[in-house]
Amino acid sequence: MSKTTHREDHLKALYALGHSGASESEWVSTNQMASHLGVKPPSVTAMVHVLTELGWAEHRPYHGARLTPAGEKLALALVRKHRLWETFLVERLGFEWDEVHDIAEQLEHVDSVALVERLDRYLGHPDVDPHGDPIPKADGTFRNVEGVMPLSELGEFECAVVMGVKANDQTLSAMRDRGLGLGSKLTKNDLVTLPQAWLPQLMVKTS
Amino acid sequence: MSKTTHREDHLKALYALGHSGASESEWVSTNQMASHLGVKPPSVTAMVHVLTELGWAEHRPYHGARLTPAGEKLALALVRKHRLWETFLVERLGFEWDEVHDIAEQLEHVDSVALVERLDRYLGHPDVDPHGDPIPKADGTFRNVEGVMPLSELGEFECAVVMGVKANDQTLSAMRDRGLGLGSKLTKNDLVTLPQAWLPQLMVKTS
DNA sequence: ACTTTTTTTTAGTCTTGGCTAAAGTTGGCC
DNA sequence: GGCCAACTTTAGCCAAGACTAAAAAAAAGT
Repeated sequence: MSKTTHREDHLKALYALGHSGASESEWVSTNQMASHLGVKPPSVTAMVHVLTELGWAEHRPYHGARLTPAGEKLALALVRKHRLWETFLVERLGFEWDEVHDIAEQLEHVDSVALVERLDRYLGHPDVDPHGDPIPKADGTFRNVEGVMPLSELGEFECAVVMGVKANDQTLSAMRDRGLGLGSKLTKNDLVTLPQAWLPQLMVKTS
Repeated sequence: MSKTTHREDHLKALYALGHSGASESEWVSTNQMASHLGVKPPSVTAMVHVLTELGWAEHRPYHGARLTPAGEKLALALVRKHRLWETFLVERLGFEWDEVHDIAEQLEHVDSVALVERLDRYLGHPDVDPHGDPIPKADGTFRNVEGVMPLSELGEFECAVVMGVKANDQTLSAMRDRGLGLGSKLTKNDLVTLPQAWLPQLMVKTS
């Protein structure tokens, strides 16, 4: 991996872990980063120092790290590239949605603004990727996606449609084996028949 | 760049320089490699040793290096990826043919057999890229492209069509400014009006 | 044939990012 | 309040690939 790619991976981890629950960028611990990236904690500490030097992150020793506004902007650009490529792979090349993560992981590090913008246009400026996650616009803002929430928080409902899934490739694959995919319709009955662990992962919208 | 990317770049250089004139893989000097890759000679020597260890190249000290059959196979896979991506960038994303080299250079290092094969199918199994260079098939063979030769070797002719161009991005850009592109029609008159340096670079076919 | 020039290789250093082991902080528990 | 456990950082080392400077081999000139 290039110097740039390493930095980008750490930025993305900081973004992903810092936005899991809340809206604001939260402090992320060294251990979290390390296990997310598959490296040992000292390596993370070193890279966080580099990101701090570059003005992309701030670091409170023994407490954690978080993105600066500049770092967040870069992270959003990476998320944008990743999700656009995933969309391309599924919609145009016919991949299944559980096959594309690793490939998009590589494609997102290709450095060309023109490429991203042309790809976005080619795909018709999509708002969400094949997992239902929103695709940031070029300026880093998201288009609002109304009324989508985890199945586990839905409460009473008659019929819901799967808008997206927050799960790893293995789980995605298992879901597909059960006939579950983007656009699948669910009823109250599924709340008991589906694996309970999936309920918070399925992003749905009542219909 | 990753370890793999570095190795691939040297493989490609060995392929490109070793096949410039003749059919067989020729010995390539350390200096040639170094200037082609934008690196100093000692770095090339070191990498050639690595490629030799891997069984992808052979090295005669103070004489040069060349690909083994195994190395040639890998190099052809890279050429295939590069030219398929160039085709995608021009035909689908609407890039000009002189803008795509650097981007394809990055895309070609993405590692996924499935991706290449799906891209090939998506593009309709093209035989040549936007520069007119043949695209190797998955097994490393080329589809024959009949009757294409440099304009400088054409001799007597009435009308010729540009099938491809062997030039750097700057020259490609200059050609485009003169209205010259893939499919352009040429007459005897162009032999004197065009820059003489371009004649061996324009691959044409009489029509 | 011998010397000089060019090319190539070897030797040794730097940078980047990984690792392990040890030292330092923080925070919880008695 | 003090101690122990968990987490984080520092210190020191390794690998890969780049570089410069110096040595060795090949090529060229006289």
